[in-house]
Amino acid sequence: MWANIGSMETTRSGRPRLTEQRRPGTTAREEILDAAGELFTTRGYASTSTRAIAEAVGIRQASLYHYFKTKDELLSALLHQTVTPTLTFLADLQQADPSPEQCLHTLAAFDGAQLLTSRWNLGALYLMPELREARLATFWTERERLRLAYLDLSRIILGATGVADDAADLPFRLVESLVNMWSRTPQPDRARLAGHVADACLRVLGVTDDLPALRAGTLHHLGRNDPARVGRL
Amino acid sequence: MWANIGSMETTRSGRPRLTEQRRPGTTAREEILDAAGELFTTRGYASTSTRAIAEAVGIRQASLYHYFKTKDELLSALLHQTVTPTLTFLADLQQADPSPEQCLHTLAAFDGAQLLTSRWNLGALYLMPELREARLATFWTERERLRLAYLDLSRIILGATGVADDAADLPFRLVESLVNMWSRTPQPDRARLAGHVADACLRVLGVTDDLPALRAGTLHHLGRNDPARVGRL
DNA sequence: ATTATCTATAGATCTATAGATAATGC
DNA sequence: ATTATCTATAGATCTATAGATAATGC
Repeated sequence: MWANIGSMETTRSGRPRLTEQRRPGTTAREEILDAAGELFTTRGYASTSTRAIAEAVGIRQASLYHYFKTKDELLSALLHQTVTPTLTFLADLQQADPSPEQCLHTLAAFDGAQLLTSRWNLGALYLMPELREARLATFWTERERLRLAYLDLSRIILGATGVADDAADLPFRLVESLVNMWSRTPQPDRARLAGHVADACLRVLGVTDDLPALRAGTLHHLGRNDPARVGRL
Repeated sequence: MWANIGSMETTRSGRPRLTEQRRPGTTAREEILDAAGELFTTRGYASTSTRAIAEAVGIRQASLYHYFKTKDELLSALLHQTVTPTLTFLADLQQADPSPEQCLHTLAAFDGAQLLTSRWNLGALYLMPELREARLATFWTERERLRLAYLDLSRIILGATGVADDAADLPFRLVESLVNMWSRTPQPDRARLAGHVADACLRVLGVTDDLPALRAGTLHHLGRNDPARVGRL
C-alpha cells in the first residue's frame, strides 16, 4: 500500500516480515515513527505499549529495539522532528531583518501551520506532564529557545502599544493552543486558521491596524516555505 | 501536621494507620484526592501508580480501594471538581444579564483565576490524550458546555467588531493555556495574570476600547466569589 | 457490629534482552 | 557475512481482590 512511493520496487536484506507494509515511509524507522506518532498523540505516551506500536507497524514487539534502544528514544526522535523546522525557519527569517510585528506574524503563521498540517498532532506531546523528564532536556532547551524568541518580539511590540507586559507570553500560548483545536479543525481549514491565529497574536499585544499589510508580508516571507503548501504536495 | 485544622482533635474508628497524616483534608478521601492531584498533574495519569499515590498519602496501596472502586474513578472525581464551580458561576452570572463583552470578560477572569489559584494544576489534566475515553463522557459534556458558552459570547462580539469568525474559539483557548503557564507564574502574580488574560480575550476578538470599564464591571461581578480571594483565605 | 486499615497475592501486563532464522550481498 | 526480522522469556511492574486485624460505637 505505502511501499516505495514513486520509486522502483526494491527488496531489502534481512528476514522477511510476517505482514506487509502498513505505514508510509521508505525505511522501517520511518514506519515506526509514524505509528508511534499516532498512538502517543491519541492514547498518550505511558499508556501506549511497545507492543501496540509494533502491531500498528506490522512487526513483532522485539523488532522495535533494532531501531531504538528504548521507548524514550522513540519519543525523543519524534519531539525533535517538531521543533527543528521552526527554529531553522526563524533563523532564516531573522536574516531578512523584518520589523518585530512582521517577524512575529510570520513566525506564528509558519509555526502554526507546521503544527496544524502535520500528519499527527505531535505538538500535543509538549503538553504531557510525563515528559518533563531530565532525559528530554535537549528537546526542552530547543523549545525554550523558540518561546524566548516569541517573548522578545512580544515585549518590543508591547513597548510600542502600551499594553501591559503580562500579555508577553500570550502569542506563544495562542499558537501552542492550536494543538487543542487540531482534531476539531477539518483539513482544508487548517492553513487559514493558522493565519488567523497569527493575526490574533498581534491583536492580544494591542496592534489594531496594519494587519492586512502584515498578512501580505507574511505570505511573501513564507513563499515556498509555506508548510501548508508543502503539506499539500 | 494537617489534621483537623481549627477543630478539636478527634479519633476515628477503624484500624490505625502506620503513618501519621501527611496531606490536607478532613477525610481520607480528601487526602487521597490531594495526593492524586499532585501526582497526576506532575507525572501524568498512566505513569502514576496506585502504589505511588498511596505512599504519598501514607497508607497502603490496597487501602485506596476502600474509597475508590478503580483508578479511573479517582481521576473522574478530580476532573468534576474543576469544571463544576465555573459552570455554577456562569449560571449565576447569566442571571445578572450583563452585555456579551462584560459576560465574557467576567467568565474568563473567574475561570482563569480558578485554574491558576488551585492547589494543583488540575486543568492540565484536560490536555492529556489518554483521557479522551468513553468512561469520562460526563466530564467531557460538562466541559463542552463551558466551551460553547465561550463560543456563543465570542460570536456575538465578533459580529460587532467585524473580525473574522475563525477567532471565535480563541478566548476559550487563551484561558485554557493558563495551565501551561501555571508552574512558571509565581503565586502572587496569578490573580493579576488571570485578569490580563480576560482582557486579552476581548482584544483577540477586536475589542479595543472599553477595557477599563469591563475590568471594573468584572471586579463588581466577582465580588465575594473571587477565587483569588477565596484562595487567599 | 461496624469501620478503616492492614497483609498477601493472583493474574495481567510491560520493557528489554538473548539468541535463532531467513533473507540479501560479496 | 551482514542484516532485519523472528521466537521466547526474565524480571519488574501494576491493578484489584480476599480476607485478617485493630480500632471505635452501641
